[in-house]
Amino acid sequence: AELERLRAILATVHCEPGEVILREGDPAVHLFNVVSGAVRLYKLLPDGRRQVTGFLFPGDFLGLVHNDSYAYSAEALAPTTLCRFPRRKLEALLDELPKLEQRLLGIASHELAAAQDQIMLLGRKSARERVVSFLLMLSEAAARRGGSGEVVSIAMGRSDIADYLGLTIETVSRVFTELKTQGLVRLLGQKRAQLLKPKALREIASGA
Amino acid sequence: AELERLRAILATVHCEPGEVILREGDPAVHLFNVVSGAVRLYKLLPDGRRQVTGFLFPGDFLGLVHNDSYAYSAEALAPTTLCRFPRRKLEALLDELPKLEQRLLGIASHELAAAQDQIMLLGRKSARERVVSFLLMLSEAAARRGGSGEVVSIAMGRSDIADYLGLTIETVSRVFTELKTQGLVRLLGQKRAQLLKPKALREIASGA
DNA sequence: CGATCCGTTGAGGTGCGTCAACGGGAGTGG
DNA sequence: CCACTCCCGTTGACGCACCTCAACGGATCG
Repeated sequence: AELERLRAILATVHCEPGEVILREGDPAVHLFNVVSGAVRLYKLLPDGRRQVTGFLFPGDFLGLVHNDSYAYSAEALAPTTLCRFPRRKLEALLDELPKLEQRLLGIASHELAAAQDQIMLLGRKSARERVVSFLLMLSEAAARRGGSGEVVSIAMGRSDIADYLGLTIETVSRVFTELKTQGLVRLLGQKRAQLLKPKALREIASGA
Repeated sequence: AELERLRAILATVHCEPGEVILREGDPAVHLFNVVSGAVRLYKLLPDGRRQVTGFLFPGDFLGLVHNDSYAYSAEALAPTTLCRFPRRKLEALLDELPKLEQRLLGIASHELAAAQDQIMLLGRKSARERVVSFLLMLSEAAARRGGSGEVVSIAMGRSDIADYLGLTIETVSRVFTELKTQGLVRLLGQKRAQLLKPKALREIASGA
């Protein structure tokens, strides 16, 4: 029954790599759900410095908002399909479907926890710890979607990774080769990596 | 009516400076609301590195949680009074009081936006930009609570500021004196500062 | 097969961290 | 009220992790 109500107000949208889905500061008229593909979220400073605040994969939500305008921009990383909900209509449904609101609160709490982990990473971890944390994050995201998590596919380019981790592309690259040299990961082309010593990697990521 | 229901399940708690209110990883049995005083939230790495994830002031909420265990620790910065709600009882109320759930969702969205600003700050801003952003944040928090925001009271010590901004206490101190030298702020003892050129400060903070 | 883009590698610079000494404010006891 | 003490903050000298700038290499696509 609830799904019916939702289906009635959604539209399906396709985006090509690099296409802008929404822009920081724009009035928040839609919410989205990622069906397939991958998305990067980011904020910009006036001089062009960029901080990627997160990556989205199928099943993730996009557009939870506080002041009626988006807090970040979003672009497709790969060919991507999204479900789009008009925010006003969805909010109207919230009063009738309390389950839905509970789900949204759960999503928001989960994102908040992820944001706090990212704050810890950016504020206190070394470049090496950051990159390893990133690889493990990808691995967990892949495992949640059904893989073993041992081989991770890296959908984003080095500059997305760098802007996500608060580093430069050169530093990210150097850490990758360092991890390879030390036998901790194997690089399978530029877009995939195999995690060879998960336990050691988890220790590095957690700062031990 | 709603307030009555809430009052029925709350308890009032006092904390002295430095006292632990809740600990990261502990089962989340309570939610809190800050009545008076100030609180720091933080996470620790195994080797002791600390990241302060935020500061709370009267009116702020504490304990929104995702996995049944707290995502961060919280300590009183000053003598503090809190309202404490048992989480199970509060959740039971949620089904009956949808307004309350909407408020929680609003709070979570707001915190999420703040967390993303902090991510931008930690990932891409210089030490100077971070400290100025911090002073403006305090100024806005003070203005929201009724002051002009020109003179800000700095309730926390240098090490809290450093761990919040991803810096060391020495760097924080150096930036303070640099801002003083440049006539941008006046330091009124160690716990208060006057913002002399708000417009210039806002430009610095935003990275222009 | 060529062009272009992205990633890698190298050399050198710098912003912030580290380590150490100093100073000053707040509380305490005389 | 003063002197002592302790703690926190400040200042200085130096080092290092990461950034910057530059050249190179390799993948992808037409």
